[in-house]
Amino acid sequence: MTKAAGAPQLRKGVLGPLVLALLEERERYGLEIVRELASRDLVASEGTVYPLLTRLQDAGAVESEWIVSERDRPRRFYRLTGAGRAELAAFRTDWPAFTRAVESILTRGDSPDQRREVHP
Amino acid sequence: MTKAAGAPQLRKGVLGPLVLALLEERERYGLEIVRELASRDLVASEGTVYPLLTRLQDAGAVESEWIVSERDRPRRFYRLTGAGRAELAAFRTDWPAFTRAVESILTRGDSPDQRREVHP
DNA sequence: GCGACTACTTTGCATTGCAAGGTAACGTGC
DNA sequence: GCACGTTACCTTGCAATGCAAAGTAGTCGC
Repeated sequence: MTKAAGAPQLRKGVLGPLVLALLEERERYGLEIVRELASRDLVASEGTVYPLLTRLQDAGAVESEWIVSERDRPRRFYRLTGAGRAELAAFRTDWPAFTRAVESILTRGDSPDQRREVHP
Repeated sequence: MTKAAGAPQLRKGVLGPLVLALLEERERYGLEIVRELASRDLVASEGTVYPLLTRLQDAGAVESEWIVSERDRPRRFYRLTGAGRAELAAFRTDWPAFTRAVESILTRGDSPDQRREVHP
């Protein structure tokens, strides 16, 4: 299956909420988020995620804190705020309607022998 | 927060393929495509679609032709090319993997207390 | 010290979506 | 004819997003 080059800019506008979803689980630092997304072919570089985190913080959706431990090197950890949770909830609400709308258009003149869907 | 009503910028990067899918069915003209997308809350204005059609044509995914009939006023109709079909096929291939990846992240710490079943 | 690795940051660019405004052709009513 | 509304197309200018690339530090192993 086509990898990174495969999905053009599908990602656009989705990354923000995805980062929020990752932070819902627990606090994370920048590179950790990059790796998490990259492992799912959803993002390519740090140049995307770090500015995004800054924007999310400016928007009040996340807050951050430098954490210096003795085991690891200093890292800036991001945590979801109440506003961030609300935004994530809104996205979870909108997402199904969006994919349904896309698929309603996508599966029209769809190839004849592509019917692999479940039928009772 | 700032992301107000409807689907924020989920649309980004998806509109191109959707237009191709609409043209797969039959030839269409600009405003017709705008209305088709708007009826599904997928786009707001002509300022999005007309430049997009121009880009698709420059990319060789569609071709266009002025059609002047006696019933209607002159319209520029767009038609899918071979390259456009290929691009659409690639999108149909990538789309499920994309939504799966998104949902794998979205449904993790998902609904923490979302009992659909009322218990006494 | 030197290199490799981690982690964060910044710059600059291309693409995308959109509102707003503009042009032109056609039909209806006066 | 002429004004007006409608349809259809096009263009300009801007903001947001994604990303490569390059830069800054701190840490570890040698």
